[in-house]
Amino acid sequence: MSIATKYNPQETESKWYQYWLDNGFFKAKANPEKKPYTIVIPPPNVTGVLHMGHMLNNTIQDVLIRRARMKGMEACWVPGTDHASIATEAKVVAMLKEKGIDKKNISREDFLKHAWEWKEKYGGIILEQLKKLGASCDWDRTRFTMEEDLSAAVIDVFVDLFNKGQIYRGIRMVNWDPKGKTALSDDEVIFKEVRSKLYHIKYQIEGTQDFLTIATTRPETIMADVAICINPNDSRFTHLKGKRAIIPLINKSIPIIEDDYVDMEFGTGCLKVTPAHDLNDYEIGLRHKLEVIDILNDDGTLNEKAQILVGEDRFIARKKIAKLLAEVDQLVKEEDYMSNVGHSERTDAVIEPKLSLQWFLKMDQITKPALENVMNDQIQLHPAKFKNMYRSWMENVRDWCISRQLWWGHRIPAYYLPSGEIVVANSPEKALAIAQEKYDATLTIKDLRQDEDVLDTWFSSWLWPISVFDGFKDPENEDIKYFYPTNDLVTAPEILFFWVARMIMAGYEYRGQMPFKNVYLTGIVRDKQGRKMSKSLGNSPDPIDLIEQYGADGVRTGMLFSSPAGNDLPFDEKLVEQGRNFSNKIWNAFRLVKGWEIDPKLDGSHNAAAISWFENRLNQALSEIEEHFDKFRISDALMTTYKLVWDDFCSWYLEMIKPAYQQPIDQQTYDKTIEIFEQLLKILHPFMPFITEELWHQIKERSIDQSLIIADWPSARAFDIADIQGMELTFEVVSQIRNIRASKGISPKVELELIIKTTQQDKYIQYQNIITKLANVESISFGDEAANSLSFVIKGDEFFIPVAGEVNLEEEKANIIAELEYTKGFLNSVMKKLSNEKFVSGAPEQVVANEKKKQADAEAKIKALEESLAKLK
RNA sequence: GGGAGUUUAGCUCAGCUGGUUCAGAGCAUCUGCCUUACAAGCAGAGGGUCGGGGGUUCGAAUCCCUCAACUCCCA
Repeated sequence: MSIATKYNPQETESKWYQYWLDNGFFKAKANPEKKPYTIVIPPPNVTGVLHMGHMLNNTIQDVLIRRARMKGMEACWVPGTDHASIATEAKVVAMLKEKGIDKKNISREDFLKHAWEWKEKYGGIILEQLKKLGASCDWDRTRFTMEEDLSAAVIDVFVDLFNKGQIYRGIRMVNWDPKGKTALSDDEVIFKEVRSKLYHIKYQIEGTQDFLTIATTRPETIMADVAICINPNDSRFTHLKGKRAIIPLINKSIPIIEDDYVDMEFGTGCLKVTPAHDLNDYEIGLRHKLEVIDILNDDGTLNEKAQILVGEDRFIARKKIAKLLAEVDQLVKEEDYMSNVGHSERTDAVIEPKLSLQWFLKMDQITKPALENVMNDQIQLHPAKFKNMYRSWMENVRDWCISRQLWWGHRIPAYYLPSGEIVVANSPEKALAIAQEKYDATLTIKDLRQDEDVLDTWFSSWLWPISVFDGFKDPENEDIKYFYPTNDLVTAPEILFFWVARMIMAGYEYRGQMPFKNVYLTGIVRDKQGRKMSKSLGNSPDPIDLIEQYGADGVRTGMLFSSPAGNDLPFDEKLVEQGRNFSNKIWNAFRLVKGWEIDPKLDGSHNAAAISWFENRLNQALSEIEEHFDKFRISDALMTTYKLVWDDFCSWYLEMIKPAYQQPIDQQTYDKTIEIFEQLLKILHPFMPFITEELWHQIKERSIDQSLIIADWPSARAFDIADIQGMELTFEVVSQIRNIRASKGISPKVELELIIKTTQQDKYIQYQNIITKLANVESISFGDEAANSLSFVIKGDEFFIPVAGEVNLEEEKANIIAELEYTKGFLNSVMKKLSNEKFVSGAPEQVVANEKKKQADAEAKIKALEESLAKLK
């Protein structure tokens, strides 16, 4: 035989991927004859390389899309990438720095030139890597969020929402990254436990020689204080009410106010209020109409409003202030303190709460259909437990800060006039026209100054399901009408709000329709210690190495083995090893079948029971698989397939029909087996596309349009449950005999004799070929007993195996007695229920009937066991 | 501080509206096998008082209360 004993994935994978590409099997086009099935990829960052999260996510998408394709739908999986403002800008800045170029010293245009070069060079890496995984995306449709058409869509949407009054400019407290000099969204801030100090500082009470003491972690901001706040219920401080305090060092008088925000337990009970530098203080400031004094520059240094230490960095200033306070005897003490401090995800700088002028999108209206249609299951989240989280976020959402102080991204189409007026339009020319008409006819294009900021990356990716089909450029085009709304979205729960919810908003706002029907939320791939896999931790295997080592099919199945929707996947290389082993198992099953010689003269009727059983079993499994897929239980669908192939097909079916060594097989059984194999390859294909396509073509030569990737998905037919149960009884007999061999040390090569005592001989006669073959039994006969034999009982039937040597009577007796005791105990518990009046009258009929059946079975078994025991005496 | 979720064999998870053989699967473990498809394998076995406590019920892993641990979201 020429087929290798071990499956070698490398050889076949590139071959079949190229074949699929060459023949255009991944391509989709609007086809009214077929139902569309669409997935848009969650566009990976151009900065990234493939990581385990992508592997999981895209494997699931590919499984879904391949199955849909086989089901005869027009399967369209749109790939693409995301420009990722912050991450990419950080990469480009770092790259320039290495070349000795400082971003500050080059123009916006030059910077963007570098950024585009960088994107062209690295931006497509992930998509190329996905091909190794077998991803069947329609590559001709690859989009990028900053390409011309998609950018135009972003700008048009901004202009539209501005004109609708949904976008405004306002002062807000934002997360400011003084190192990156940009505002960050909340999700870009990482909180870390940091050891800091709580400084207790004395403020003189105006007009007295008394002092009050406040506790703060940020003494460098005292110059921005505008009030001291106490809790109105705090009896310790009633004497302070209505008085004023004096800020140390700068001797400024500020009011003492009351607000029950102040926690009486924390610190000293007196709170310094610094609206410009703390979110809670800002809100107190709003309530009490306090002034806002911002003493920090964008880079985190103190400005002239601080009056002292101007130009010093905030952290140096902190130490210096403490020293100055100590010198004037107004520093009471320094206390060690653990606090949760926000850090920039990208630059790791400590986040500065900062008031700044930003662009916002109002959330009160646009969220309404997005919330409603998830709550009423028009759009379904899988698993549904995420609905709660989704709702609480949507009900408490704040206006969306959409401006970012960066260059890489979609520049905000707002233009400032010398007079300070703002005009929003999708081009400078249009802006000028509006400005001339509205404000001053003499304005020229040079008088317009475009906003320096770009839009939040999510402000482009929220349009993704529409813009990839050019739904903004040409809202009535064939593709958008056919492929939208898309079917399934596969993504991580982390971005349920930032991305998924916003796509839903955009979907209803711009198409009046949901963007997708189902959202499948995957878990996070973690390492064995439960840590998220990340490049910086170095705890992630390289996916491409894994594919080379275990094969793409092995990796795909490995990823899916333990990843129920919404659950994190604790990754273990054992999983992909299991996947590889599965590939190998399939490969070897094929080697067996392909190696058989066929003798047309042979009669195959003895295999009829095996074939009919497997066909029933296959349809039973298939209906379970369909159900799992319908409920998005992908790993259960895989596990059912796995057991069908490995246990039922390889371990049972093939062993049943396998001819003796070097003996030929009959035509009929061979043909049926090939047919079954083909069915199995179809079911396996979405999970393991490469090996299945390979074997599909090894079974026989096939034309391009007979390829497995586009073969018909088998439909589950009705199955005969009695046939399946009959075979299960047979398996039980076989297992019992094997068990006896194992426990008595009888070699599988020794042929045994089997005597069955039963009132229903048919149950065994129809399967006797199978029993003799699988348990290596020489003959089966029916009778009452056999001398010097080992025995076992199934239901009420007794089985005897005569043995050559002396049977250890005591041991046999002990075994039977143990089983007898156990069964009696069981019967007892059943009888307890049945003799309970309330149970018999209260429980449903079927439940009672079941208990009665249990009783009958147990009684039959006890009887049989007692008889066996009697014979041993 | 507020809210949500999780807690079932060594590990990862099933177990729908309480009741089909005293709780299932995969992996791992143990025992015996290199039996010509496969040692990346075959055959067999062991392993859980369903987080603790209380309650409702004829009956609870499944419903209620309470406590504990872990995770996540929001502040």
